[in-house]
Parts: sequence; structure tokens; C-alpha cells
Amino acid sequence: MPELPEVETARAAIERAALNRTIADVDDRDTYVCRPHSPGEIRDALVGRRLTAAHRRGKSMWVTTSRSGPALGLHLGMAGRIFITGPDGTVVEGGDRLRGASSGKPEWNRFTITFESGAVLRLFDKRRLSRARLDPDVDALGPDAGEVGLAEFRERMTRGTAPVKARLLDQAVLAGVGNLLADQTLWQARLDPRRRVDTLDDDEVGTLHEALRSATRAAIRQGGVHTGEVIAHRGKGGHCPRCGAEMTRATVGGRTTWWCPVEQG
DNA sequence: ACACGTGTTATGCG
DNA sequence: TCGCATAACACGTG
Repeated sequence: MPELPEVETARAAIERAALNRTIADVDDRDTYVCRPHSPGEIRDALVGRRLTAAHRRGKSMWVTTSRSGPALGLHLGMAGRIFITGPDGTVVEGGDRLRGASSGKPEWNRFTITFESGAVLRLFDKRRLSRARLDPDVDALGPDAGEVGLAEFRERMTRGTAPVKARLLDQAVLAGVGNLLADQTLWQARLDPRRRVDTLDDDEVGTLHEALRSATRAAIRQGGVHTGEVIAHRGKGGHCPRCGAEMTRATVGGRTTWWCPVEQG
């Protein structure tokens, strides 16, 4: 689920509901999610401090802490979510449409911060591909996909010979695009996902850049990549919402890819 | 039972 | 070493 738009939603939730409260306890016992730390390491670094600001680049978040403490890096992996509950236990962030914090097995809470107020921040993940770690290295990431300017986008996108979809998914080139946002963006730009980046002309690069911005912003505004017009039509028997042609499926850039064979030819 | 998967990263190959 | 492709990771879901 989580691509750039979902992560931005989670970041904003932390900003609204979890800053400037003193941390009373941290459950960091999941050694896979908290790797490479050992149990208690993150807890010891955070207890007594406050979260002071929530940042994001692409799909990576990091939260700074008071008294020059380490930053807490959070990554939602493929299925992670952030839930925040108030002192009375009600879900104040992350509980969209009745599916609240109470649903799901307790062991799917992979990392938990309890504040002195009684409020709780939880990293919830049915899988275990989410991650919590201290002082994450975000320097290897490319510029945020929602912010990158045209000149830098062109430079980074068109180097080499990879298929354009694979390049969009490369977090070192551009941070934040996942499989669904890539398909939505390419559909909006009317580009074949298999097109080699070195064959794109200036117009196509410009169109792609604009499509990326608009798809990203729309997804943030509407609450997730699932709201993209073409996303519901990915799947067997799906049709292009513009021209009605049957959607084509193949693996591109190592991921399942759906596109309109007529318009994205 | 088995294939699939919205992310990241180690490994392998030319 | 670079650029790219693939497997592996963990584990629920259809």
C-alpha cells in the first residue's frame, strides 16, 4: 500500500498528533523490523525525549528528537501503517473508515512508542517489511518525486538504457514512486512502460514530469495511490478508462505492470 | 496448495 | 566499476 502519498499522510499524522510529548516507553523487540539495532537500543535512545519534527523524502520518514537526540527513521515497507491513539485509547490518526487500531492481531504492532500522556504511536504491519531505525541514511535517495524540477528530472531519468518504468521505480534516481504510482503516471503520460529512457524526446520527458507531479499530488489529496483513475482497471479483464481497450499485463522493471496497448504504444 | 505482491537490498552477469 | 536484472526477504491473501 504505502507509496509516497500514503507516507506523506502518515508523516502529517505524526506531525499533528505525536510531536512534543515526552516518550515514556518504546517497544523495539522486533529484531527484524528494528535491524540492525538490538532490542532496547532504540528505546534507550528515545525514552525521556520528545519527537520534535516529522520529515519525509520519498517513502522514507524520519522524526527528529529533543536534546540533540538521534532521528528515528520509519519506513512502511509494503504494508505498514502508522496508528496514533490518544490517552483514552481512541484512534486519533490512521483509523480510516472504522478500520481502526483495534482490527488486526496485536503481534502486527511491530514498533510502539508510548508517551507519558498515555498516547501511543504504533507501526502496524501484517508483514514485517516495515522498518524502524535510528539515524537512517537518506542520502542515497534521489530527490522527492513530488518536488523534483524538470531539469533535474530529465537529467536523472534519461541516463542509461533502462525501461522508463524501471527508472521511475529506482529510489536512488527519484524517491517515492512505487509500482502503482508508476503505472498511473505512465498511463497519464501515454507512455509505454517498456520504452527505453534513451529513446524519450524532450516533449515526452516533459509530459512524464508533469504526469508524475499531477498523479502524486492527486494521490496525496485523495488519500492514496489507489485513487488513481487507471488503478482500478489494473487486472484481468480491465479496460482503459479513456479509450476502452483491454489493458495489457507484463513484468517490467521486475514488477507486474498494466498499461493500455492502444494509447501507450 | 500455490501464486502473487503496493518495497528494499544483496547478488550476479555482461 | 557500472548498469541492469533477478532472487531473497516475511508473511498474509486470493
